[in-house]
Amino acid sequence: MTSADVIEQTLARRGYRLTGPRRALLVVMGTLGDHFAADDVVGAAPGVGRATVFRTLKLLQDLGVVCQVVLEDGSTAYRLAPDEHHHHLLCVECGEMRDFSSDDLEAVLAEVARRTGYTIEAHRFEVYGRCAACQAAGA
Amino acid sequence: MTSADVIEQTLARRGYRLTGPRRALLVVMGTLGDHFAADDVVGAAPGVGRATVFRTLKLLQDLGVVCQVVLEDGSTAYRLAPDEHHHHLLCVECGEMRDFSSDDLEAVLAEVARRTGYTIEAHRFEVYGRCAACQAAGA
DNA sequence: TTTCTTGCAAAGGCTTTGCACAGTA
DNA sequence: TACTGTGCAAAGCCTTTGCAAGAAA
Repeated sequence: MTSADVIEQTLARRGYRLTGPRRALLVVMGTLGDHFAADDVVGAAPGVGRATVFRTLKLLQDLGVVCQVVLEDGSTAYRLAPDEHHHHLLCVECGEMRDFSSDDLEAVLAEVARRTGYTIEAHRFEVYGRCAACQAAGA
Repeated sequence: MTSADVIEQTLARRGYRLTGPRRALLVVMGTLGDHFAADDVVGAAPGVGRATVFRTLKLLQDLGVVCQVVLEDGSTAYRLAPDEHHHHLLCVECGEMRDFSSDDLEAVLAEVARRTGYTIEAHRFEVYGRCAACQAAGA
């Protein structure tokens, strides 16, 4: 079962309809690499309207199957989300993106909550660097 | 000496001119609370052109006296930056923003670097929650 | 005087909305 | 059939750019 299939089930379970454009976008997103801009999706799905792409991205975000990534320059990209909570590590040279999760980070959040009296509801953590391959190539 | 004075010295030291609009914007930013949108600055500085506000914000960002904050809805705000490296904790209810820094977070980054082989160059960490006062008010 | 800045207005990029038609359940 | 979803085009929002005039050093 492909990731697109899983997502279609999620849509159905939540009462959303399985339409042609939605299926097409799911397939396209699977081919676009680890992260993509809204416009990449528009370009890769010629039969689907721009508005539908944005509406679908938003819907998938709400469903948690797509996550938003803020790039180093502040622009927005999207990514098919793994199930677990995670963060993004992005190579500023080649653009590779990988996920990571960190128990230590959870500890940081707990500590922040303790010190400030806040209840933490959400956070955003993006890390930018240079991957091993790019370091080797650049050296 | 006010914070605006300090910033003016920074500008001068770096070879930037101390102009009327820049002084005006510095004063205005000091009155806008802990964070503000570009448009808030435009509105609060009637004599200064929109373009100048954006140019000045960018300049101040490059100088490190203003930092950019990504709000929970993805929009951008600005904030007068303290000297040290820090992160933002934002109350989603009343909008209060406070800074925090964390040695533990540095440890998290080091661990990520070790596990992935990346050299970390930058990161973005924003935390959203509910402050103690809003919890009390809501309960 | 020379060079950096500014304001205005217009262009730009990206995202959302309105509306009539089409497709799903 | 009833209602959700779609495409198209236009509007919106925020930010940047071009350029001639103005101010700082």
